Amino acid sequence: MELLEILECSPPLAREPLDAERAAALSQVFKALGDPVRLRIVSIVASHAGGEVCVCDITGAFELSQPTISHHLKVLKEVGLLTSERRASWVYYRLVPEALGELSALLNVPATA
Amino acid sequence: MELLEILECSPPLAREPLDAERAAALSQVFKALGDPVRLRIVSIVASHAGGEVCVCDITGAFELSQPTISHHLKVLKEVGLLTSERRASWVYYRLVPEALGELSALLNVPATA
DNA sequence: AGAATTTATAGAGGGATGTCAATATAGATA
DNA sequence: TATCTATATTGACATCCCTCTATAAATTCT
Repeated sequence: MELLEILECSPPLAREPLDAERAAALSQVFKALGDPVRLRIVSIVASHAGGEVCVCDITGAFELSQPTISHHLKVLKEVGLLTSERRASWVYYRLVPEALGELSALLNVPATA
Repeated sequence: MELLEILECSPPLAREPLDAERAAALSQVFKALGDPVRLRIVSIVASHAGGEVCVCDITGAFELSQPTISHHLKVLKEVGLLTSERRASWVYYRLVPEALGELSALLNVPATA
């Protein structure tokens, strides 16, 4: 089952206790965001005008080796936060806005009236 | 600086690229949520009527040793997602709703018009 | 085809992390 | 004070993870 599907059918954390199965799946997404480099990559991609960013631009934003960035991109792609597309020599990464949106909804806490 | 303060003064990920300093701080919170047991603990506490949960109730929800649960509670407390209060023999944990709320806001993506 | 460029994969090393058993601490009760 | 219960801390161990170098794969350009 795709992680995005699990996200879509998971009530907010504050609604009812998360079952073990969903927790196992959802924690993977948070774990992916639980690294400073990956969090910045997501932010770079998410905030970029046009919606897509070339790997070379991402690599240039860090003082890390190219394979390390490639590894982080793979992790983010595997949990469904990013997608990639190759065009000519370059690979472009895009945010999956629904994934981030569903995560946001998952964390949403009803206003303390 | 408290993590909650950093959360409060961080624009959404999709607004502008997150700087390295904030990313380092914020990734800690996501890392804390990046474990299935901790995610369930947060959900248990967040969804519990009355807003607080005794450690004994949390321990009873898992087939893990008491020290392991204690360790996870400590992690969640250190990143500012939970607080605790001792009353008599028992320790009660509460959600810090602002923390979860700010996290939710951080991930919020403007609707793709 | 050969060379150069861009990105991904493989493998290794060192540090972080989840778990447990054992023990300590705090509070209640006898 | 002694003892019992609830929770936290310590220390150990196995596993996971971030990073690197080396190399492969895909694409473009001579």
